[in-house]
Amino acid sequence: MVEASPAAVPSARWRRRKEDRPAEILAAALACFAERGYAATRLDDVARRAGVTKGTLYLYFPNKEELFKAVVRQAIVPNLAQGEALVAASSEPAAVILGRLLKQWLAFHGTPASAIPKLMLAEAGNFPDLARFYHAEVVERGTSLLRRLLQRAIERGEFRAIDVDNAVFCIIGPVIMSMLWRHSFGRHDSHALDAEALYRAHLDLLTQGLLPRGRDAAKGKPSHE
Amino acid sequence: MVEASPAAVPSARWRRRKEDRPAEILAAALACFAERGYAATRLDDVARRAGVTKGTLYLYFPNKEELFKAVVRQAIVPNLAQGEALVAASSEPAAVILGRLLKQWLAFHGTPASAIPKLMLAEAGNFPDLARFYHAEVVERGTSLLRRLLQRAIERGEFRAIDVDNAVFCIIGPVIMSMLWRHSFGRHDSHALDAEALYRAHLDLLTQGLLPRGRDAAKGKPSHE
Amino acid sequence: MVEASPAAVPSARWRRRKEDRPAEILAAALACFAERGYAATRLDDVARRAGVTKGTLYLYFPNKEELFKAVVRQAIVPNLAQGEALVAASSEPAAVILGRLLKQWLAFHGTPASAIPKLMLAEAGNFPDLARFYHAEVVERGTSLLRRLLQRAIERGEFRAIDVDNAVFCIIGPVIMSMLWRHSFGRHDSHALDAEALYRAHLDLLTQGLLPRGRDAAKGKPSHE
Amino acid sequence: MVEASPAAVPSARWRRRKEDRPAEILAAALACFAERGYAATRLDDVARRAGVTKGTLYLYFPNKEELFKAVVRQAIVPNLAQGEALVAASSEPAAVILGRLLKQWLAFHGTPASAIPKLMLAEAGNFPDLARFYHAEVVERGTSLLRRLLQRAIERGEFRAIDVDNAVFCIIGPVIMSMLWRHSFGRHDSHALDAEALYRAHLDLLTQGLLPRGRDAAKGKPSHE
DNA sequence: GATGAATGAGATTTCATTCAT
DNA sequence: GATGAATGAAATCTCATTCAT
Repeated sequence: MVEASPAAVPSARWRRRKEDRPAEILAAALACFAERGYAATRLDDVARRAGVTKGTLYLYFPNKEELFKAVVRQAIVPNLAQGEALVAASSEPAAVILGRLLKQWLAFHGTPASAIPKLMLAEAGNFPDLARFYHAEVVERGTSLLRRLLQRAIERGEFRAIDVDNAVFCIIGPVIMSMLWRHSFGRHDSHALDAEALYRAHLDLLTQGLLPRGRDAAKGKPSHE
Repeated sequence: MVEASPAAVPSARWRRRKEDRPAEILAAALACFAERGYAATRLDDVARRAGVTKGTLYLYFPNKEELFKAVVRQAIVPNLAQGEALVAASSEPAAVILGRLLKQWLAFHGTPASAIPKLMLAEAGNFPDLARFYHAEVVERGTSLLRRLLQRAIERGEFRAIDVDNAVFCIIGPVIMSMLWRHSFGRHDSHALDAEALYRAHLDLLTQGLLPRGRDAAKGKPSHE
Repeated sequence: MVEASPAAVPSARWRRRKEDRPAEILAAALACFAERGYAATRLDDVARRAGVTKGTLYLYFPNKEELFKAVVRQAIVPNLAQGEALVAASSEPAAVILGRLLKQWLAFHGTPASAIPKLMLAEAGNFPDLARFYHAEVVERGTSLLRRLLQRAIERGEFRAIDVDNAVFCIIGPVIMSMLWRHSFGRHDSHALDAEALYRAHLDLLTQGLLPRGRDAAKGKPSHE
Repeated sequence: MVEASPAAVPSARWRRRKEDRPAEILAAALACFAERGYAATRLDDVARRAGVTKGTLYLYFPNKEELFKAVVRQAIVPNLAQGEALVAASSEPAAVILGRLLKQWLAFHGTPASAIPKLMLAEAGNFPDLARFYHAEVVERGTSLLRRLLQRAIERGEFRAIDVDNAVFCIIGPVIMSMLWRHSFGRHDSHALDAEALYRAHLDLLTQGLLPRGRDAAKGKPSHE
């Protein structure tokens, strides 16, 4: 961790640039919050992980609560746009688009930000305004994205007429669950979950489940991966 | 220092109820933990809610951690046996049994214990042994229950041959999610979720999704509720 | 703890007689205080050891402090009279009487009351009035007893003219020390001290040390055990 | 809540003195423990005496127990080396060396560390490992020092053949006692003890007591002080 | 900008004491 | 007389936050 070379050229890679600090702190904080939860992580831990001291945190964030909010906000912003673009742009069959969405979510799995859902579920009650923000910016955007997709598919006759509002949660449910799992039971022992296989099974069930009655699932089945 | 009232008030605070206390405390603790999470709930709050003082808690539980564990353990035990009995005893079509299971889960929704999943997900990392217990007694039992059901249905030709292990999570996913929702976003504003409608949509999708290829969903559809 | 035999004859040995209670409690308290010190012993422990409940203690002693004082007072009273009688009554040589006193102290060693010196030394500062009592009733009586013995022996020419006031502490010092040792280091491992051998060596040194100059120690040496 | 004084007071409370703090805290703690005993001293008192707040104590010591252990350890380390050097280096008569040792102990009397024996006796039972440490580093070193001295003197014919192991305690006994006295009865009223006179009387008795039979004490008497 | 010693409010935990039964 | 559940004050310990350097 400590660069001990005597005449070390402060290579650009190792020079601490102040413009990186906030991001480094946010990354460290996210990791800590993900591991222990909001209340149980100490700012000392965050600081140590970020390679700074506790006092430094206060140069960039006014207090622990705001740091937490910043962590949540910053971790989610970029990820939804992709999905929205996908749905808006593509003229492919809905089942294919669904498969692509699941692939995006699978990619999200490996990133640190995948801990955000767990954090939000745990802390929504303690941070109402953050919960409102998250609901508006993530939940609402994410679900409406799916609603649009389903609606369009029903209108086009690709999917049968189902309860769109609730079907959305049936689609998201297993996805969220696999993320939560990863950051809870999945950490211990070897209870790990094979998210890819899960998503494949999920898509398989959904594809046939959403199909118009009388049509065979095989027809509309996307040849994904 | 001493209350010198001549006609001694038969103060209600001195009611002795050793048998009821543990249950009262557990209920209060569950409510508090559900609201704020483990770390953020103060034992003062639990005590006040249980109608006792802080010291009394320590007559029944050695410390906060053990109180939390007791809350989790006690909230779980009874609920799984029902489902197991249902699957073991019934010779009805699997889709019908699935419907019954969802109804059981729906009933569980309204109980305070429905907060346990949220608590466990949030605290699994901080209480590894509790996580192991929960995984063995709840997760493993619950999933194997569903695995058995699916396996049997496949063998009987009621369901098509799917990836049983992962399908289980596709079935549970939306159920867990609705419970988590209830104790997070569902509390604020009017983001409440209609669990019954969600379960109906879920069953609808599943029923057709699991159906053997070529058969029409309408045939096997249970006329539940 | 509960006598469950249906037609049990409450044998006199097991019948709790209220007149024994205070003594039983004092014995239990002494044992506890000796083990852990005043502040660190819980009344719960005392009660358990006495075979009663905490509440019962308060029927006999108004509070912890008074219990402690009672323990000290009661443990002491009887033991000094013997020594005083010995010195007053005996016309034997002083060295012989000194030997007899040491034998008495040796006997005291095995009794629970031998813990009192440790307790008093540790708590004198916290219980000034108890310290005054102890000083008057034990220290003062004990030292004056020895002072009289030495004074008389000097007058009779048995001992040389020494600083009587301080010599008394030289005599008591090793005795006290052996008692303290027993209740501190002597408890652990096998650091135990052979008090009898110590007293023999002490008497040996004293006997010659106190002898008038020019006389040989062997002459006055008592043939004690 | 916030000190709004316009011209900021360079408040003295914010003096940073990392190097001095541990010693200051140890000194304060020793004084408190000496006065009230381990259990009865509150960390608040220690902090106030050290001129810091409670929290600061925890920057330097992990908890009360470790603070206590540090107090004991640090207070004794330096003092024994002197005595060992004295015995090892000097070729003077043993009686003279004994006199010098007593003088060293007399000097120790006035230091705060003279309270340590009382603390150890009182708390040996509650801190077994500390007791072991103290026994090894102080008691054992101290007694073996005296054993060596006596043994040598006997071999040289300066002292008669006595029970060395126990004689050591006869020498130490009054010394320890005077220290204990100082921190117990010696504090109250005017029960103070003149340690110097006590040590003189002790040396007087010992010198003659240890003398070979038949020799006159006057010959070997050191002309100390 | 960065540090880290120091603070102090607040949390958990203990236990002498009370009092209805 | 005896009990033991309950209390509540006080202790230990933690940690977000401050601020002189």
